[in-house]
Amino acid sequence: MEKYINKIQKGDALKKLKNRNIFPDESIDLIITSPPYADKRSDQYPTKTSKEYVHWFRKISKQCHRILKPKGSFILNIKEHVKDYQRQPYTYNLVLDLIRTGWLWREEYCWYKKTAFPGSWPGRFRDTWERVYHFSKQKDIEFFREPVQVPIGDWAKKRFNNDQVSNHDKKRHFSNTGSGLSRQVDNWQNKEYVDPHNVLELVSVTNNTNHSAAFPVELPEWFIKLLTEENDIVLDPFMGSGTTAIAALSNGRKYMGIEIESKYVDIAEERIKEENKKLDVRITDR
Amino acid sequence: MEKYINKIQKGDALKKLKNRNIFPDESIDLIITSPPYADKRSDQYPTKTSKEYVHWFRKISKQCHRILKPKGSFILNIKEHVKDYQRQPYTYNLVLDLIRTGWLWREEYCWYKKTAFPGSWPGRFRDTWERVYHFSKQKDIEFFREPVQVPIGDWAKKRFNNDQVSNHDKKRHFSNTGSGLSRQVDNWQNKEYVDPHNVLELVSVTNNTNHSAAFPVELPEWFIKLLTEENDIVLDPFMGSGTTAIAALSNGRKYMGIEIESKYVDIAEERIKEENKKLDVRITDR
DNA sequence: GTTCCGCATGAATCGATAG
DNA sequence: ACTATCGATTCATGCGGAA
Repeated sequence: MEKYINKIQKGDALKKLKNRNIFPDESIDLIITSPPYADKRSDQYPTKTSKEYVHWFRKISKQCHRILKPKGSFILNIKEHVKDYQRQPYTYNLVLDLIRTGWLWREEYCWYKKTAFPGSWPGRFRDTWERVYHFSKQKDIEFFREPVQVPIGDWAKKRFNNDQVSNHDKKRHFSNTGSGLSRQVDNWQNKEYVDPHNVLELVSVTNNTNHSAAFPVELPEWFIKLLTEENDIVLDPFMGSGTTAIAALSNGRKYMGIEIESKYVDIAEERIKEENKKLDVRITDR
Repeated sequence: MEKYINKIQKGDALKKLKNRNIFPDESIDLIITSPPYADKRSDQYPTKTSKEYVHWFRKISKQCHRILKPKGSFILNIKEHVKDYQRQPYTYNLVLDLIRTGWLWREEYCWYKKTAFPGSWPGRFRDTWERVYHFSKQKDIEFFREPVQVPIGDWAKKRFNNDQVSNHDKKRHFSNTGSGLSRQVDNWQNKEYVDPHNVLELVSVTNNTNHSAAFPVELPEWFIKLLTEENDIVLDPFMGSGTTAIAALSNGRKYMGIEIESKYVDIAEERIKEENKKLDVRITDR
């Protein structure tokens, strides 16, 4: 395995994933990928039709399950397209199939793509969000909330000005919905950072990678920080232009990648070279 | 039918929906509802388990299909819960079943609820979005984009951090997509209003409805503006505290509603009375 | 008016313990 | 082994009265 770390395998994802020399059982900490969508971009990528999609992906996901560490996570970014006025429900079938084959469906994040521009379609508006699924093999997983925490809102400074907390806020208050949920506001008086939530608004920088399905580096970065530690191994079986690798490297993680199109392998390796240069500079500076 | 318009039927949703005196075929312009979620609020509502849910709802949705006008729409707000670390996929089964029984799945809006109740759970963050599905009977539907359009200024401010992204970058972004949108950039700068997108950020939180699951009036309002004209009939078969009725009335539409709990019927009728008072005042003022 | 400040409120889950 | 109950966890927003 060692000699495949921090390298891109050029070839078919399923074939490579099945190779136990490259990917031994329970060897990967995090798998994060945005697979080629069904019926989309067939000019640039070998894709499957909606019907074939679930069946094809099951084989991929079974290998992912095999090579993932017990406490590891599988992050899947996907969005179904609209055809003939209808959303194609293969993403739903896909998720149900993943559950059926043993994955735990932990969460569906909404990736809110704020930089998407308006457009006009009959009977529908611009699609500005994508699904990012979080699956795992077992209940107990690696999960590090601190690195993804965000500054507490401005409301807190007003409310806790001069360290004065009203008596009201010191009391425990219960919701009247009968849920039992309660809150005690002074609990988070001295907090600077708080947990995020499951709608991801990333300040997306335009990617000039020429890869049509590239997500911004902030997306894999967020999950890498949340779900791995330094030197952990992050795999993207549909590497494309290498965004996942960039995110892993710049955060001190190792990457493994598979990509079938030479064009994208070349782009990815160029980007990785650039990233390593930057990292070298940073190390030399210290 | 006439005598049931602008009234709430107290009783079981399915029984009332089956009544052809109340609901003749193809008589409703828009159905918008948030049914009781599975396994939730069982102290306040008779609920279904995840397993029963799809089967139970199919009967409801078949009647909805019968009574909806051909160009009408069906808006469904729902979100599955998490149990034992796993999202319960009954919502997915529900959507697939609706498709199987003849509905066209047109869109899934993301309702981004910034004021969701706080909490901390192992391996997950707080859930701040819900699904809002748009179904229809046929491809050609009533769809009025103008009433929900937003000022371009707001849009640009919201979607872009103008300090960080130059006009040049915006244009480059368009060119990269290769979708022919770049020509329209300059047009947008001059246009006053643009289409919204499929992530709904609503401002209001307040609802003194004493209903544990009320959505803000802005939610039904948005879809009523988008999918109906004045004097059209809007139905909510799970009316709760009457938010859909308020939204219909204040926009010059008619409502029909069903609610099984007397407690909520009373609250809804009180709110509707208040709303009608307000509307009277407004008419007198003219 | 306008700003400021207090405060209500919103579809939750999990582990532990008890029955 | 199964179910029921209980305690613990924690933000952000708009409204309305006060200054």
